Amino acid sequence: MTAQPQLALSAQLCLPLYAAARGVTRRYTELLSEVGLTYPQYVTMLALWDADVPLTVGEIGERLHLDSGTLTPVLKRLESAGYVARRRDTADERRVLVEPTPEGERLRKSIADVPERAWRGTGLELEDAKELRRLLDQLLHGLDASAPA
Amino acid sequence: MTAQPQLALSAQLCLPLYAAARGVTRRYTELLSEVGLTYPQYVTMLALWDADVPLTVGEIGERLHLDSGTLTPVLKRLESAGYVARRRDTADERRVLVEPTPEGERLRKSIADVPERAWRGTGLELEDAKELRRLLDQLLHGLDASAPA
DNA sequence: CACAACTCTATTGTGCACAATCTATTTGCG
DNA sequence: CGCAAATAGATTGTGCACAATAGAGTTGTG
Repeated sequence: MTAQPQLALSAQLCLPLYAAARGVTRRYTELLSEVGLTYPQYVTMLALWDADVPLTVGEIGERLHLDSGTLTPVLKRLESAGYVARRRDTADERRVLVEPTPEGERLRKSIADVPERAWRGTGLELEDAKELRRLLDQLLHGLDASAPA
Repeated sequence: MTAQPQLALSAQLCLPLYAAARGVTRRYTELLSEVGLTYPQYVTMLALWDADVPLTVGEIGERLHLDSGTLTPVLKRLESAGYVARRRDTADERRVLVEPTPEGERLRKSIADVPERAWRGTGLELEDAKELRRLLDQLLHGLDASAPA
């Protein structure tokens, strides 16, 4: 379109990314509604399940790229639902340690098939998924590296 | 991890997609704050600028994959800011036609460099951007095709 | 030990997303 | 024509995202 072809394409990359992320989130949300979880609540549980040790709010935020303003209410709802336990770190009272409850561990098994069900029918082959993941990781790395913070 | 390698990978594709979309949105938002626009307001303007004719709320929603519950308040804020005009379609009073005002057209030129500035520094080369766009379009198509609606 | 700077989480306020519902309007069909 | 079904948009309610700020707690330095 101009002497800078990257401009036109980049202008149109943000929209598919935005729409695809919401589309995938919507699909997960539908499946997760069976157990009363929202998508952000689900990915928070994923972070805790993966860790196998209690995480601070900040550590969860690093893994999900979310800040405390988002996580605090999410964690409170997960606590009300009985899926996580929160307690102040006695070694540093500024920190709050979060871990799954036994009920949270049971939840893990009961919704283990959600990812497979969510991606089924999207027509995304394994090789394409790998390539997509590679490009997204590269983009995330680039965003972090050039972030003002 | 199991006999179904796609499961493990798919489980980990939703998170980079989710984080990358928010990261890109955040970067656009920083640049757009100079003119007082949010990212959803910006993509709504993009849809109207691209169309060159008045669009109904539903037509904007098709292009952005957003519904009226999201678009109505966005359009009202854009109207308050003086960037778009809304009017009922006299041929079908159920419909609302939306188009940029002259000030909205001036805005187009004043923020034309935002996409280039947003993507600068992400380290995403043109070929990777093209491939990413192809995969996202494929995913979006797959999501639409297998959606319950 | 005092205390300023720093760190971590929580709170507040604005603006999306989206499901569910409502209202006004239009369109079919008998 | 008469009216049920369909359609378009707006409204309502819940739950994120995130910037800005607050406030409790910790640490480094003299």
